Amino acid sequence: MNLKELSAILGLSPTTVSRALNGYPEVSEATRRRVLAEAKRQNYHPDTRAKRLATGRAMTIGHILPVSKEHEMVNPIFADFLAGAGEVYAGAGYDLSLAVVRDEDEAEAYRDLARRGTVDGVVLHGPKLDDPRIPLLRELGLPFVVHGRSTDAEGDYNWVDVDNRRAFARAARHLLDLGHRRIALINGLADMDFALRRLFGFSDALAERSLPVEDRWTAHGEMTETYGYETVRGMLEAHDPPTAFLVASIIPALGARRAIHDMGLRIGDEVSVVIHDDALSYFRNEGTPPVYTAVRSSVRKAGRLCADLLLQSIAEPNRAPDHILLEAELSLGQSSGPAPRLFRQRKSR
Amino acid sequence: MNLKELSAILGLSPTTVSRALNGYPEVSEATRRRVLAEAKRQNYHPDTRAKRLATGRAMTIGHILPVSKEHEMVNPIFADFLAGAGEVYAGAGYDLSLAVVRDEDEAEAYRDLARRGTVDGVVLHGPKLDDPRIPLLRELGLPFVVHGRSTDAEGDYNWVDVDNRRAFARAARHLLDLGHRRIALINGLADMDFALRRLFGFSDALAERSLPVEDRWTAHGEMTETYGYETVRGMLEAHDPPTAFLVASIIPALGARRAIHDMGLRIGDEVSVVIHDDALSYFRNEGTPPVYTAVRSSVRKAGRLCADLLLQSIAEPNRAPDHILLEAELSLGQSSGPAPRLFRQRKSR
DNA sequence: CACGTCATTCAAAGCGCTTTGGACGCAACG
DNA sequence: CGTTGCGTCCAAAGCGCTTTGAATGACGTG
Repeated sequence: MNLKELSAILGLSPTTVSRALNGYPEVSEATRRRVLAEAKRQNYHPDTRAKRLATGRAMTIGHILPVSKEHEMVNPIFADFLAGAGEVYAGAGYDLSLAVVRDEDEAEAYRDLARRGTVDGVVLHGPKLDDPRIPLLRELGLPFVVHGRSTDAEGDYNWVDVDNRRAFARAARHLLDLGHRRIALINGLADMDFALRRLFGFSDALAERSLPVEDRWTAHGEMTETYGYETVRGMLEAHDPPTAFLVASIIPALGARRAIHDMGLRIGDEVSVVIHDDALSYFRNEGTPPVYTAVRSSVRKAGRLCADLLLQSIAEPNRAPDHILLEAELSLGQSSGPAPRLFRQRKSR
Repeated sequence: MNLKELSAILGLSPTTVSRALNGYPEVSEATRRRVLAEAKRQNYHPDTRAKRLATGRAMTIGHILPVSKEHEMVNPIFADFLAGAGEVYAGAGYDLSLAVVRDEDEAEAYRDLARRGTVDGVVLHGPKLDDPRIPLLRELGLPFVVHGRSTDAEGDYNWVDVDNRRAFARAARHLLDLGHRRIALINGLADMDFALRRLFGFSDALAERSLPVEDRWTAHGEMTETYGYETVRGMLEAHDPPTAFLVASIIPALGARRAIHDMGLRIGDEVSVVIHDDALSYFRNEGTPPVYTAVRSSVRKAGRLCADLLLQSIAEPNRAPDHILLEAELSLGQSSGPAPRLFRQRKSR
């Protein structure tokens, strides 16, 4: 059943039927109703391919899932982000096209998307400092919104980001208020923009109390469970271990927990942990109080907001870039407590 | 730059240029070379939309990401699976279209995909017992491959699955060999096909030693960290706790670990844990020996195989359905050890 | 009553590609 | 020398939709 057949049945021209279905005003209400009724009866659904060619719009948003070369690592927050964005796309009649690409081929992948006209816009994930993808997308003329921001990237662009600096300052202050003075930051990869902002926030809070940021207590790495385990374990085994850890995601925090237990220490008592919680659906930080003290911001919500913003800027191409800055709230959980009174002694393995 | 312009530049008809570019034989080698060279020089790339309309093929594979209603839960293995499948699609010139859909709308989503012609085939995720989506897809005439299998679903269909029954029997035997007699199964949702097979495998191994499957030691649920924590904690608090846990995924196993520690018990010593490991990229079960004793099977590899199989069956529509059964290997880790000699006493909270 | 206006409808021309059904020239063949 | 066959190439007809420009008729107006 295609448009031609349907209009033949109705005794109307394809023009009128098309307009009736797409809500154009130059068709009488009576005819519109008749058309809609018949379309439903015939179970007519316009062919997407033809529609796309005729309108020149792909009605599709592109997401590029970069896979890091060394570890074949997939960003664990990706699925939840997509779940949020996907909801919005579905509601607006858009499809979501996902391209899995090796890190180093990412620029070419964007070029390809723009050229082939398969997408009307893209979401840029995991921005780095001065990210080259931003000028690239601008040059390609492809509407985009960045999940995160890119320090030093010139020019304005759409973004949705958490106030990471403020969140981490808040988290660090919480630990400082509890009396901790030896605080470690278990951060993400150093070239990620969010990691820098988190470091700044951490450092802001320490500076307020005139404390220095110690290199040995600042780790950067891909946020896996193993990374959390190894760095925390390493720090705890040193002769002057931290009493608190600020961990950039719940996943390395799980490794941190394992390390702390393996060292025979108790979380929230002998060692405090505060995390950034992306509210991943399979890692709800639940309980009363929640398992982890956390600065929380739902990545799924960020997905929804990114999608909204992108669809808007596709609808109005000349709109000025917009920004959404999300606040992360601190919620107290079981994993943080007062700094131990006595300077904790090193325990053996 | 489109085909018409390109052929004008070359002084050839669009027909010939199209054939030259698509490798048809009825064009001389000299012309083909000339066309290819000019296409590259002009940076010509055919418009995907037009190509799709003209060929009637979408050159796209659909994946439906169902979001469970109650917990807004996204399957954590999804991202890694897509990373594997996506690699294959990219290599074959296919796009990947992802639809985020509420559980209850899934059937309609498949209908929609088939009707609108946006995809050439789909991958079916998370099959349940006698899954209605299988006859539906068959009726829609949409090529598909199932990641997993569906017990009782009539008729043959493409699938890629792990031998869950064998894997769980093997895992349970390992625990039995270590002397455990009180073994709990922390399984996935009861209506998932894989969960049933795992239960069968578990039960096979117990039956070999004439042990019954105890209901109180068999849990079914959505595989979150919290689920692992709560069920394991509940079982450990009972008056006759299990000495070993067989956990269906690394994620509830993290909760299990937390519960065991909260009870003041040591993993691999006082309590053994064996997991099914999907080899998620952000949860590498690493170390020497690895953290968890596990039956392992890479979900990413499954993604690649599903994609391969699907592309094959799209290429040859009349091919008989094919099946790939993956073996999960047991790898010994730190989390399992001999059953405690003395019947362990209950410890207080 | 002639005319402009408006609402409603339609024919036809795209969108950029593929593919069918020749056309043309040349070599080989009887 | 006419025919056949082959290698190359092309014109034109789609694919199923949207959209431009025009036609038609009804209506109100001077």
